[in-house]
Amino acid sequence: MCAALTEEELERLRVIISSVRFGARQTIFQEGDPATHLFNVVDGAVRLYKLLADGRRQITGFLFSGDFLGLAMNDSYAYSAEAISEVSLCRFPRLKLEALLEEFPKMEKRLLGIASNELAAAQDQMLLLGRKTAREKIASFLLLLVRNAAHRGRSENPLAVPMNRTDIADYLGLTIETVSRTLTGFRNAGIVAMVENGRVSIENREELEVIAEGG
Amino acid sequence: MCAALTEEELERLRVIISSVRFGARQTIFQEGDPATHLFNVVDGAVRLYKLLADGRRQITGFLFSGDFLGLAMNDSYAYSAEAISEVSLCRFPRLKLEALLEEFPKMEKRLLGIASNELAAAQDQMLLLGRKTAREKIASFLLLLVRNAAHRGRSENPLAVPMNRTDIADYLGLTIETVSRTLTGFRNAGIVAMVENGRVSIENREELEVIAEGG
DNA sequence: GGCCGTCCTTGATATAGGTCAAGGTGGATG
DNA sequence: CATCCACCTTGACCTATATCAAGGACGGCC
Repeated sequence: MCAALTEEELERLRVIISSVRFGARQTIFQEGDPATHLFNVVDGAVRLYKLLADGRRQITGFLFSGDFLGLAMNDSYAYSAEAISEVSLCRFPRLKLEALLEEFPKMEKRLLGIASNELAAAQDQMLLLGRKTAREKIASFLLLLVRNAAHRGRSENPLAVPMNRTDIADYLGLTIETVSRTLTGFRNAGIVAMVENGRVSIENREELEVIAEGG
Repeated sequence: MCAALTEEELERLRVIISSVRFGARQTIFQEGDPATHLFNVVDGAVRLYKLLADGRRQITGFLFSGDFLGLAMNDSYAYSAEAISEVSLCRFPRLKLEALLEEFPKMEKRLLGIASNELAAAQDQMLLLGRKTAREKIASFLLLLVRNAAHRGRSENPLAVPMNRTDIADYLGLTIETVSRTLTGFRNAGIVAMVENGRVSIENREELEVIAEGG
């Protein structure tokens, strides 16, 4: 039920956990809201994003089952979170969790490890956003999804791509037209094939790796 | 001596701390090196960066006195760290620190807070890199330095800008020419004035704030 | 089964910012 | 005090990607 937790953790946390669901496009929380809860994604996909005043959007990450949500907070959330598909989450009140952590240091170590991983991922993404070309960005993105699928034991090929072009564009700092053209380019070069609705077949992973690193 | 630590923390850590210095341009550690130490910046400025195979560089952050260095690690560092100016650091062996944390949970909470702040900063930077124009990036950068200076009680105006144009460009995902032209634009508009070698006078902070948010 | 709305693709054109090139500036050094 | 070097500025031009525009594909719904 609460994907990323061990039995022992579940045991301790059960008293404060509740389970919540959101339909596609529903907001889980918004940037600036008081940070009352932490979440763990049980099923579905979530996008995290920040907005500029005129509506420009940067997606800072996608979350899937097992991922943690709500670490980058002080008193208020640093970004907004929205369900991409139907999502179920388990939810811990932040204050109660903090109280539990007092007597349960293992969990704290765990959170620190998660934060450390997220920080490393954020730095990769900065490199991508600041210095990679559109081709390199798209190749890197596909490989990220592949590694993610492998990591959580889902099919790597064909690969599930649950987000739409607008989401991909806003994640990579591109426009939907550039995403579309670049994918068409990869298709024409035999690097990927569009299977159907949200599924991509990786035809030449080595080439993708080369492109992603600036080859 | 070890800037960001409380008396109590110092007390506990003293046994494992050592003090190290690096001259300008010296490498503190490189991406991929085994992550043996954590650091705390005592004095000077540090740049963190990642490289692509062909030499393109993304600076992921600048550190000043009081800042922590080495959180985004698993077994190896996720980025390289280099001294900008002469730098002194205090250094903890990672394994020994982890052992101490077992019996010193307050410190762990502290690290989690730091990681959480860094994560929030990383997300701001992603928004900047992915969606802001050159003008917005430079304005945001200057304001970041101003807030930083205020936070650590240094002069906000004139503002110290210890990094060169290449560093600024690689931090903002621009070229040095664009950085230079944009600053010239701000100078001509009376928004900033160049005082001298690494010092900028902020003449119109409100305007900078407007530009930074897309005005 | 036809209509509608959402999402995606493709083409033509525009432009922000990159690239290439040529000085300028100022502090360090012999 | 002249030279040098690292760093910065400015100009001319170029290009990757954005923008604007027009359809196409596909699933949901009546």
